[in-house]
Amino acid sequence: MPLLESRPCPTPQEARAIMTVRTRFAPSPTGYLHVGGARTALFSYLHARKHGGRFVLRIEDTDLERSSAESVNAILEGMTWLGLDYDEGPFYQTERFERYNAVIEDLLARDLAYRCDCPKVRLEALREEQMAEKQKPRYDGHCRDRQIDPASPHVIRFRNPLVGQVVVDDLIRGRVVFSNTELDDLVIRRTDGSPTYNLAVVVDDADMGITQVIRGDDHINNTPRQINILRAMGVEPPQYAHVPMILGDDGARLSKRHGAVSVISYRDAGYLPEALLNYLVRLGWSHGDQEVFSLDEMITLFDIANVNKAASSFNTEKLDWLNQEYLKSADPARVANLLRTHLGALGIDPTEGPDPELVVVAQAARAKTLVELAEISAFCYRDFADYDPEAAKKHLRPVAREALVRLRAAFEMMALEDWTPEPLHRGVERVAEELEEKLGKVAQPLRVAIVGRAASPGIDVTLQLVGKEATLRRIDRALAFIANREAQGGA
RNA sequence: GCUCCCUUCGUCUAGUGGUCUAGGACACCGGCCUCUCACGUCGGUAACAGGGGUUCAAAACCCCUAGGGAGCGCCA
Repeated sequence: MPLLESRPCPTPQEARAIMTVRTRFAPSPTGYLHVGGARTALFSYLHARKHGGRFVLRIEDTDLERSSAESVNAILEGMTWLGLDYDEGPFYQTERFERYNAVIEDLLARDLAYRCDCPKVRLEALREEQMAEKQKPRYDGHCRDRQIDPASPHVIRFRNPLVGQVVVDDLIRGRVVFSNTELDDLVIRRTDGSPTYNLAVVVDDADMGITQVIRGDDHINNTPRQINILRAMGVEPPQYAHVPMILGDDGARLSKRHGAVSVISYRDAGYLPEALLNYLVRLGWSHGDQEVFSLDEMITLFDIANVNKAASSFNTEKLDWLNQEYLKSADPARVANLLRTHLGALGIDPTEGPDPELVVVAQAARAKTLVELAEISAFCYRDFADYDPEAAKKHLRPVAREALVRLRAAFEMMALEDWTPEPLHRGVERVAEELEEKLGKVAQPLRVAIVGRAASPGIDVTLQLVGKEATLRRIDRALAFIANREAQGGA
């Protein structure tokens, strides 16, 4: 494909295609999709969706050493889980080497690039020398006018302009100006013939008609180089938006030691994708005082120009809060399905107890994650191992015996079809009245007896979830515990 | 070292020269609700990095300082 071919005027259809917004997410498959990348992807996605444009996924795998198929899968899995569906791709750069080489050859033919065979030692010495003189290390253009035998090993460097400046009107940062004297002649093709990142990105962004390049701000310093290459290719540069990075809770760069960084680890930890998305969109962006956004709201309200310039710290507490909000408001049937998986992870068979949907309705407001939801709901499906020591000490005392005995008798007489909150509540209430005690004096020992802890949903719902059989069994166990304690001389 | 960038409560943020004795959210603390724990609800603590300008007026504009970050690869 020739680069500078004069074309006839675009048809209306083509013109529309040119005008339409096209964004991309271009991860390199050298690891998992982490939250920083996910947010960048989200911003790109939102920008495209908001403008009725197209969202392209491109895999930047030119580094054959570090790229892996597992990473590609992990990234795709993360994207799918978050629901960030792309319209085109994934495109793989390794499949486009021919195209990159065509561009490089063209640049070479027009003397906008040149061969360089500077040995590593020379480059290293140069670098040291420049550092010693307190200068920015950069290539000195030694091979600019040398004629290097194409047959001998060499790299190809881009002939960067020596004068002038490059102006980037960044959608987020505003105008940033770079002087060409700060830039050097970067390598665009390695000795092994493979193209480097800066070349591949530029060719792809141009070929794929990307209109807004939304990426991490660690790329801002690459932008002037890329614009220069684009201009050499005769292509009008796209708009750029450099989003700030995400830091860990402690303000340091996000890394493994901060715990979960991969998107998938959040899924496994029991977060809902919409909660993570909502959390991420509010990191560096806001719309007045609004905290909760549905995906549709994000699409209509998001504006890349409103993204903050400063880096922000990831705060798990706030994510937890949002996740709980979504756990409470999501369709219980859907949450129940997810809960089944997490119960399974605890070795629990969800069919051996109440319908998980009932559990979700009863417990959602008590859990921050699905993992926590499963943990605090395990008592519905299997007998707990031990009583919480504090709870047992406080509530499973001889004074509670009479209440438990009466409750047991009342429950035993109840028909299975009456084992629902209303009758159960009346039953507990009646025992309290008989003993002339407050409800708490009766409900708390009962709760500890059947849950093992002093915290659970309302006692009636708790009884319903535990079921008649297990309730009677656990009351017996509590009575035995009390008797044993008494025998030991405990009060 | 050089280049570029950033700086409002602990954290995420609102704020686009007067409506700011700086608003919201998370977290934290306290009250209420209540059979427990949550939820909910009401209230509270808490910030314009520092210094100079510009202006009648500055969190907002300019400069300097400090602190922080990114980049400076035949990595992306």
